[in-house]
This record gives sequence, structure tokens and C-alpha cells, in this order.
Amino acid sequence: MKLSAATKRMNKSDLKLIAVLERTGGFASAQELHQILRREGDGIGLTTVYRALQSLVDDKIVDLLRREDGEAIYRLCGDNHHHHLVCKSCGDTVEIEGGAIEKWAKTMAEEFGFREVGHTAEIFGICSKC
Amino acid sequence: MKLSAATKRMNKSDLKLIAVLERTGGFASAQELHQILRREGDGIGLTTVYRALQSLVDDKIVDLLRREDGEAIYRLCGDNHHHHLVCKSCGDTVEIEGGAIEKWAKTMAEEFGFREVGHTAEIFGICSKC
DNA sequence: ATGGAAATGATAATCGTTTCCATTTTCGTG
DNA sequence: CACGAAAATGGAAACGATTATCATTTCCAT
Ligand SMILES: [Mn+2]
Ligand SMILES: [Mn+2]
Ligand SMILES: [Zn+2]
Ligand SMILES: [Zn+2]
Repeated sequence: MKLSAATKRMNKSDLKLIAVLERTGGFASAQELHQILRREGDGIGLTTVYRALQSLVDDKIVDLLRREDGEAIYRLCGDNHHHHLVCKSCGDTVEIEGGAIEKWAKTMAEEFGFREVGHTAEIFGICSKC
Repeated sequence: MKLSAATKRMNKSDLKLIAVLERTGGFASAQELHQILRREGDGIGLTTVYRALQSLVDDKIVDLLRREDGEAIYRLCGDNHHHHLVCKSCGDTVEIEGGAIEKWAKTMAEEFGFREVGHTAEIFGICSKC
């Protein structure tokens, strides 16, 4: 891969954040990531967490999305792009494929001449258990 | 149409906000809408603007989405269900069909036994003008 | 007119995020 | 190893959007 290029400007904090994001897997806010690190005994400051995440986003190593309330959430952007099916009642989440969405987003964007296109797509409902 | 049902719980402030949103056309933040009203001599309070917008969103009369920085922006929504293609740079928005999405959401939800299903899907990029 | 409910808006409180700034770490060079 | 510059760090204050409070005003049905 081409991590080498990015690795150049990687500092200790960046690596810590990548590690946590790998471990947790899904989305997490800056504050949540900070708490996790703190809980594990790392004295990293909230400011540094924000800085590291910002730099990782700039280097396109991390994806930045928004929760419904506008809070920023981050995830490692890897080859495993996927979407979510979330239960409104119990919060359970299923990761699902979005092949149809990818095609749709690309098609629509092309049709209207948009570049550097991204998308969000989530499905929510009540799961079978609830 | 069935505005009658919604009209019941419409108060003076709701109507003011609808009027402004009609006039301005596109998306605007609560603060921007407040400023516009103030500039026009209306002494409406910021709190009331937020309240009215929230109630309009609840009644599905107004669409709520987020700018890149997480700030909430509002817009009158047309009569049919649709999605958005938003320019990250200038904020221009195109309403688009989501037929593929509707099918995808329904299929996925069925597959995992979810009920009362809804979904969100937005595409964002840089428009041809920017 | 009158009493209660709904609406209003100024102010304070929240909360995520950014800015400041003083201190500490890192690192190349002599 | 010693030294100084540059990068990194983190606590505290500043910020900006949004929400919660609460006293006051406007509506309305009786
Ligand atoms: Mn996707
Ligand atoms: Mn749709
Ligand atoms: Zn559930
Ligand atoms: Zn644009």
C-alpha cells in the first residue's frame, strides 16, 4: 500500500488514534476516542486527539461523517466501505452492503457534473427482537 | 394536499419561517433565517426561530440537513420524497430521485427482519460551477 | 371580562470544537 | 553529551450553534 507516504508525517498521537480506531472498528466521536484512550491509562489531551484526527482526515486515512445531531464521527477509511441498518429502539446495528448506493451516487453525481463525490446512506427501523 | 392536518398546529412563527424559506428558496441556517427576519423589521427571537423550525421539521414540512461543519440548514421540502446532491463548496443543492435507494432500503430491511423502516441518503461533492 | 393554555423572547446554560500559549519532546549538529 | 530550533502537547479560555429556563405576553373558549 502507500501508507509510506502518509507515514512520513505520522506522529505518536496519530498512531495512537489509528490504533484505537482499528480496535473499535466502527464510528466514534473525538470525545469518545479520547475517553477510551484515557480509560486505558493514556494521558493524551483532548486537543491532541482533535489535532490528530484532523490530520488523519486531511491525509485521507480517516473518514469524517456527522451524526444526526451534527457531532463529528470518525472511522478508518479502508476497503471496507459499508452502510448501516440501525434499530431505532435498541440501537443494534447491522453492517450492510451498499452496492446499489455506490452506483446510484456515482450516476447522479455524473449526471449533474459533480466531482469529488461522497455519500451517506443509513437505514433505520425496528429490529425483529424489538 | 394534506396541509390541513399540519396547518392545525401552525402558529404565527411557523408561518413566518415558511414565508422566509419560500422567499429565499434554498437552504439556510436558523441564524441566517433569524437575521433575515430581523433585517425586515420583525423582532422575532432566535429561540422562536429554532422552535418553529424544529416543529416544521417534525411535521415534515421542512427538510433538515447539515453543512460540512455540522451546522443545521433548513429548506422547504417539496411534496414528494427525494434526496439531495449538495455542493460542499457553494452549498448549491439539487433534488434527486432515489428509486434505487428506496428499493435497496426495503430489500435490506426485509432481509434482516426490520419493520417501520426509514432511511437517509445524501450525496455531496463539488459542483461544476466550483 | 376572565382564567388557563400556548407562545414568546431574553438570558443563561450546554456542548462540541477551536484557539492560545506556556511547557515539554524530539532531533540534527557540533 | 550538549545545545538550540522546530514540532508536539495539553490545559485553559474562547467560540459558536443549539437548548433549557423562566418570567411575561398573547390567545381563546367559556
Ligand atoms: Mn456507500
Ligand atoms: Mn428516499
Ligand atoms: Zn432493536
Ligand atoms: Zn458549488
